[in-house]
Amino acid sequence: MSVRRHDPDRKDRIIDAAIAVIAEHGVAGTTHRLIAKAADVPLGSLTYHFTSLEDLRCQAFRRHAERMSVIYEAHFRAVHTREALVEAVTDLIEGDAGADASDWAVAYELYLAALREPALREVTETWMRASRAVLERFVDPTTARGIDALIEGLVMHKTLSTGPVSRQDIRVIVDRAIGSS
Amino acid sequence: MSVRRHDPDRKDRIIDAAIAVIAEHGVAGTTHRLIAKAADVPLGSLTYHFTSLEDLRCQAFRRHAERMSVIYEAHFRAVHTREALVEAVTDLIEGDAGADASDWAVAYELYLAALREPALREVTETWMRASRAVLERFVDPTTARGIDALIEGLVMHKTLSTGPVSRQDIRVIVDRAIGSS
DNA sequence: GAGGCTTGTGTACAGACGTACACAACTCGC
DNA sequence: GCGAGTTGTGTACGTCTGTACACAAGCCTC
Repeated sequence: MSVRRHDPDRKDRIIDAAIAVIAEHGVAGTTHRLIAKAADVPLGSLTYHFTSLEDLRCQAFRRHAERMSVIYEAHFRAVHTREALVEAVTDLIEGDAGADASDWAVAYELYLAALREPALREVTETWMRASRAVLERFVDPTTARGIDALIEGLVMHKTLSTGPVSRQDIRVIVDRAIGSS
Repeated sequence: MSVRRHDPDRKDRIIDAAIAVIAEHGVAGTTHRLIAKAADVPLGSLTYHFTSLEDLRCQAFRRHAERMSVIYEAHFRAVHTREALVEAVTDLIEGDAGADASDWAVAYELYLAALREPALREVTETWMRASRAVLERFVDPTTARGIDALIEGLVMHKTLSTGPVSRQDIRVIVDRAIGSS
């Protein structure tokens, strides 16, 4: 039968599988069994490594948020001029920055879940603070808040809309939001 | 036992109850039984009026989107100056326009659900077109798109953040997004 | 009142869910 | 090699899910 496998980073793989399942099925469709199948791991392995499904979800969201922070950070590292900033934000919204539609979908799942699960508030709080901190290297805090909100709103629109916004339009909107910094 | 009640607008009440349940528990926690309890109708009544839970959810989202459209429309009706527009958008974000946090939560549930259920795309599409149409009475289409995205992003941040944005900050951000129209 | 016909509901069912736990598989000191 | 201790898993349990459907309740025509 199925032998017991030596598998040191199994816990990590389960968390990654959970992120993938959330991306594909949403929090509503995320179950122990689906995650176990995605990670190619027996069902009992999930309750062994995590105290509950909520616990696993929380760890998955935390890891995802950390990865998004790293992407943000890396994406803006080489930016030094206002012009480059406009371009970088535009790239981010267009999905050319290491975060694709599926990554954003998980982020939105996190936001919505955080509305109801207080334990997740800390995750969203940290992530939002981090993303704003990156932008505050270029603009004042209020503007950073505005750009951050704009990015999320535009990505949402872009993902949902059948007639997506053109790159040129995004650039115009972003340019205006950044103001005369 | 429980008598059969004459109840002409029961179907409407069920849809409203479904909206309330989605607001409180999210799509993930929305079940026939919860909705039935909220609407104070027997369980069988739901499968009688709706072919499936997905059907009911869809109708609930459609009604909610229509109500949001009406709110948008009414909220901007008296706006005639640029200054009034800034104030109106700011009010909307602050929740002083007939749409509270719970209404926005349902809207976000809709967006996320629409990512996976193609039947809901039509609802989001119509709703987004309507909200942009209202804004396009004051600004050009590209700017309208930007303001619309900004509203949604800022509301999300405002709802999640423990340290919310001040009204003055929102006004500054909105003012800039509107540009020199 | 008797019979059809529409309207509505209590209940039952099969399946999926989260979770607990007895026990199998491995490790290691001796 | 062998027992004690640790690590991991198959399976079973109770609960909750969406949905179907037999049948009760009301209505309408004669």
